[in-house]
Formats: sequence, C-alpha cells, structure tokens
Amino acid sequence: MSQNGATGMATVLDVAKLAGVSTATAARALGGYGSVSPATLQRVQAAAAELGYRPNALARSMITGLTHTVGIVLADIENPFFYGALRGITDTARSEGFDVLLANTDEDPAHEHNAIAALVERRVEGLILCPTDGESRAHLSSLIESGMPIVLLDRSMRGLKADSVGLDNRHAAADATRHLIELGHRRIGIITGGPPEAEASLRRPMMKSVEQIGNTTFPARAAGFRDAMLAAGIEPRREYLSAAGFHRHEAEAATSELMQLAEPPTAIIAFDSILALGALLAFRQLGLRCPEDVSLVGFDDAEWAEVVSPPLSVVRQPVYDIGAKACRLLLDRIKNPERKPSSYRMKGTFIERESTAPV
Amino acid sequence: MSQNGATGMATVLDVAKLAGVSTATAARALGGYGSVSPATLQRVQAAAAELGYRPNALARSMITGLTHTVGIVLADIENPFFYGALRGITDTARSEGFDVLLANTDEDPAHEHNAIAALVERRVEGLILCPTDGESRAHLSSLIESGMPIVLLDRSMRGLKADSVGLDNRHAAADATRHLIELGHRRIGIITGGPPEAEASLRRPMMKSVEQIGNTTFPARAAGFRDAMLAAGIEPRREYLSAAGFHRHEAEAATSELMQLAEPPTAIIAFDSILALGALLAFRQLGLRCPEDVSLVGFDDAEWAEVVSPPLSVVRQPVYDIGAKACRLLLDRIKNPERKPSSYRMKGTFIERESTAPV
DNA sequence: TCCGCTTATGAGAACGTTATCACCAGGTGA
DNA sequence: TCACCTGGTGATAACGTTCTCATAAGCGGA
Repeated sequence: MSQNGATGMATVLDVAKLAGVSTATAARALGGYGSVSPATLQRVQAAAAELGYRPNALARSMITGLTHTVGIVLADIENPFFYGALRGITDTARSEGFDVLLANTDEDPAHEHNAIAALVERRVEGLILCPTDGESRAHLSSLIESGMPIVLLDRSMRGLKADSVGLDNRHAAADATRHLIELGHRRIGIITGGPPEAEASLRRPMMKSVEQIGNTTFPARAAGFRDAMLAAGIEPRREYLSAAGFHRHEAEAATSELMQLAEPPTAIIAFDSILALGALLAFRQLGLRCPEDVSLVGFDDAEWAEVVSPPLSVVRQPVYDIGAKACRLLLDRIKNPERKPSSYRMKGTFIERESTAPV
Repeated sequence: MSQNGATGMATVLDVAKLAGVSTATAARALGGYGSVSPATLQRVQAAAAELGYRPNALARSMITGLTHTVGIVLADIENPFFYGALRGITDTARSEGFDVLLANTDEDPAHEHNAIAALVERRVEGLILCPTDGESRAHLSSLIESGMPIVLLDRSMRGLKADSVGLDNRHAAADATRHLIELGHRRIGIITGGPPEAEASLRRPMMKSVEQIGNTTFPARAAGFRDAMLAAGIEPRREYLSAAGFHRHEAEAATSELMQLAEPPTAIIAFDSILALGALLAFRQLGLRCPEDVSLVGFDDAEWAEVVSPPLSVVRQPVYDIGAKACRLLLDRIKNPERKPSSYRMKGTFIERESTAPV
C-alpha cells in the first residue's frame, strides 16, 4: 500500500511514475483541475488506488494558502453552553468542508494566549473564541489588524473590530429578574460566577458603567438585573452579589454564604447552568426547600434542567444556533474579509418551571 | 507588522534580510538549534519581533514530518461521557505540546469515514476514535497496517491491533444488576440505546455470544447484566430489552413502551446518562413514582445526577481519566510504534442514591 | 608551520503539492 | 498555405521551513 520511504506514504510522484505520466498530469487528474484525457485520467486513478494514495493536505495548504481549518478557543467544554455551541460550530464547519482545531483554556489567559499562538502558526483561516479577560485586548486587536478573521462567541469586547455572537444578556437577565419581582421578590441575589477579581468592580460602582468592566457575559447580565430592579424601584444590595468562580463547588459555597446572611435573599439568579447546579446543591445542604424557602432561576436550558428537583426555571439560550451562527459568520468573513464586523445578540426565552414561586 | 505580499505574513527570509544574515542562520536563531553567536541571535530575534514573525507550522511539518496534532473522532460531544473524556484528552494533549483536531460523527458511519480521511490527509500523528459500527473494521485495519497509531475510546473492536481504553462494562453492569437483584427486583429492563438494527441480534441469541455483535459498548453491558441475572437464577426476558437509539426522546419512548407492558419491569437500567434522562422523563409522563413504582440505574455520573429528582443511582465511569489515559496511550504509541497494543478496562463504581429501592 | 578541532556561517537541497509557462499536435477559418 | 486557437502534456518554479554539506576563521598543540 505505501511506497515512499520516509513517511511511508505514496506521493503524486509515485502515482505519476506508476501511471507513466508527469507529476503535473497526475496532479491534474487527481485534483480535478486543468484538462486531462479520459484515458490518462483513468490510468492515474487506478494507480492512485493501487498505491493507496492520500493527498498531503499540508503541502496543498503551503501552495494554496488555504488550510480549510478554523480554530475554536473555548473556556470550558464541560459547560452545557459551550458543548452545545461547539456542536453547532462543528456541524456547520463540516458542512462547508472545514475542519476544527479545538483548544480549551479553562479560563486561563496563559493557556488562551498559547492556544491562539499555536492556531495562528497552524495557519487556521479563522478563529472563534471567547476571550477570558480584558488583558488580551491589545493582542487580539493586533491579530485582527493583521487580517485574521475572528468571531467572538458568547462574550464581546469593546472596541474590537470583530464579529460577535451571543445572547442579548441584558434583556434576558432583565426578563428573569422581572419575573421574580412580579412574584413579589425584593431580596434577590445573583451568582455571577465571574472571577473573584471582578467582584470588587462589580460591587463598588454598583454596575454603573458595566460596559467598561470587560469582556465576559456576566456584567451585561448584571446590568439587566439592575435595570429591572431599578425599574421596579428596588435598590440592589451589595451583599447579594457574588462572584466566586465558575465551578460548581464555588457556586455552592457562594450560595451558602448568601443564604446564611442575617437577612438572606428570597430568590437567586445563577448566571449559568453549572452555577445553578451549585446553588441547588447548597439549598439541599442547608435544608432549604426550593421554591418554598427560596426561588431559583438559572441560565442555559441544559438537558437536565427539566428533570432536576425542582424542575428549573431558566433563561434558555439558543446554544446550537449561537454556535452555528458564529461559524457561519466566520466562514463568511473568510470569504469576504472586507465586510464590516457586526454583533448578533440572540433573544433568550424565559422558561418558567417549578423553581420559582411567590415569596 | 506584516511583510510578505501573498499571505501578509513575514517569513524567515524577511527576518534574515532585516537581520542581515542568511535564512539558515536566521532559522537556527529562531528555532534554537545549531550554533549561533550571541550577537546574531540577538539581532535575529529583534528582527523577528519587529516583523511580528510567526513560524509557519505547515512548512515545518512538511520537512520534519511531525504535525504535533492528534485527531479525535467522537460520536456525540453533547454526551457527558464524551465531553468529559474530551476534556481529559485535550488537557493531556496540550501538556505534551499536541493540538487536537476534532470531528463529531453523530454516530453516522459516512461522517466517520470522511472525518478519518480528512484527518489522515492532514497528517495527524495519531487518532483517538470511537467507531460507530463494525462496517469500518476493514478500513480501520488497513489504516493501522499502514502505521497510523490509533486508540479506541469507550468501544473496542475485536481483532483490531489497536490500543483501547474504556470501562470494564461487563463487570460494571453486573454490579448494577446485582444491586437491583439484592433489592428484590426480578423483572429488570434495560435501555441499551444501541442502534435499532442491533435489537434483533440482542434478543435472538439472548446475548449468548456478545463479543461477536460488534464494537459498541452496550453488548458488553448487556452481557454483564445477563451474567448477574443468570447467576441469581433469573432468566432475562426478551421484552424487557430495548434498543431504540441514543437520543433522549428515543429513550423516553422506549421506556414508555416497557412500562406499558402487561407486566412491566420493576427496575430499569439505562446504559448512559442521556438514556437515563429519557427514562426519568417517561416516568414523569406516565405518572410513575421513582423509586416507589420503578427503580432506575443510569450509567455515567453526570454532574446533574445528584440533583435530579430523585437523585440517580449510577455506575460512575472515570470519564476524565479514560480520556487522559487514551491520549497518553496514543502519545506513547507515537513515540514507540512497535509496542504491542493493549486494552485498558477501567473499573466503574456503583453509586447508590435514591432512585433505587426495594420492590 | 602544519594539523586537527570547534564554532559560526552560508548555499542549496528537500518536503509534496499546485501554479505557471512552454510546447506540440491537430483542427479551423481565411 | 498561414495564422490561430484548443486540448493534452511536461518541465520547472513556488510555498516556507529544516536539513545537509561546505567553508572559513580561530585556536591550541606538536
């Protein structure tokens, strides 16, 4: 099956020799370009089959300048939002003949930086990423300046000339908050997940100039929360805001802390599904009944949200569509690099189940 | 920042010119091999920085024959088993300086075939895959023969000279079954998920020669189930075996069907977490209480298993470790292609929660 | 002074494709 | 007959690296 000594793989040259033609003709026959007579076409194809010839995509990319590969840099594949979006991305990429190079940053800027560098060196034609923090703005900006098509997923970054796709977080969060307010809740806590460093800036200016905080999603959700609260004439309370990390146990601890305040909140909004899980766990641990003692709203309609106890009221994001849209936007920009960047904010839908009830 | 006309990227040649040295010296300075005087090293690095030089990994791979890339072909990223394993894979790959090309087959043999072809053409150094069915055995076999390192994840294939990593499905399933039997259950149903075509072969020879059925995991689990049943002197009943597909709603329908038999099972084992979710949904729909009316055991300890209602008794797989092990095995084989293939069967642990109770 | 060894450098080949150009035969129109 | 196109073909450059080899300079020892 194999031929060439070094790599053990047959090359066009091998095929050409066996078929008795030049490499140029063999390449034309195999690549389906130029003009080849039916007879030689047939001969070359037979030779290729006999040798088990597989074209070397690297060599092809070298000369064409096209890798037909996109890079995906995600924060956490184990989060329902990300693997849902990833599914949308891989599906559309494949349908357009693109492959996907995946990197998981685990919210670590250093990993993100390395991952992006590696992908650039591999000459991916475009990048879908959700940047972990604001530090990398300059770096990303110069990357975009150098012509790399980039789509921001889930998170957007102020002043970055890149497409972005994500939820309309502000309105979605406002909807959820309004729902709780209508049920009579006044003391509402939020588990933002956001990095602990962000907590200070979240609390201090009381989310006044949210857009300045950075890139992640939670400031927008916090802003929506604040919008709804203020619209109802309720002043959000600092001690009800928590930002203790994205992991389940961190959310569990954060919720515990909130619920053990002298005057605990009567409702909690968790900013993603993992965080909601943590909150639920904390309730259970503290012997609190949901929704009798405390209401809970989550983000992301994970497949288990319906089966959990109690079935979770959530803001559903169209995760698959967000991923698919991001990928389509990227492929479009690859074809048409001059297009002005645009930002797509998908509508979330509030789904009421049994974890929310009147106070 | 950029220089070269065509791709807009600076090359070694550009750097060399700017530094006033030959490409060879520039390459040596940048690549950190050979010997370079401190002075020129410094000059070259400065030039590279000024031009924003990024090495072209494609060109490097062409000449070195190494892509430092592994391909991962999964069935369904949205399944907790797979994204858990994927996480283990990407983490270990990164720690060894490898990148990951991801493909999702959605259990479609055609997709799988195309994905593998694409990855081979991209000259990945190895492949981690869970083959969808037995048809591709010959194809995989010739791929292995041609020297491609391959590790089978989750599923193994008889007679294939490849490493494989997965759960010790037979014993794990037997453990779970035994647990139910000890609780007094005699009428136990299994939701295998397996492709509908498999149902016939599953039922007819009553899982006699399970190893012959194919590659997927469920026959081994079915065998373990049968082991435990027969050991307890209970003859498994055909009508309690279902294989209706891997999706949640398919499992839901299958469970419904089982529970509406004249003599329904008193306990059900679902062969993965998505299927367990479907079963739970079916119970809810039919107004059946779990575990009072029917017990349920799932596979995979998804993060939500504990929070679901009722908290789910499961067979926990060490998903992350399975992925990590698969990747380590692959990287090891890349370094040492002559090593004999080995099969690792990880132990599952049965976790009793509240979805299982005496009849 | 000459030999041998090390260090620093450059010229050029190589990887496996596609792209460019030139060539030839054979047909067509004037 | 000549000019012109056109389908089929081959030689060879190009992509951006790394690798191999040759060479030159420096230096210590005999």
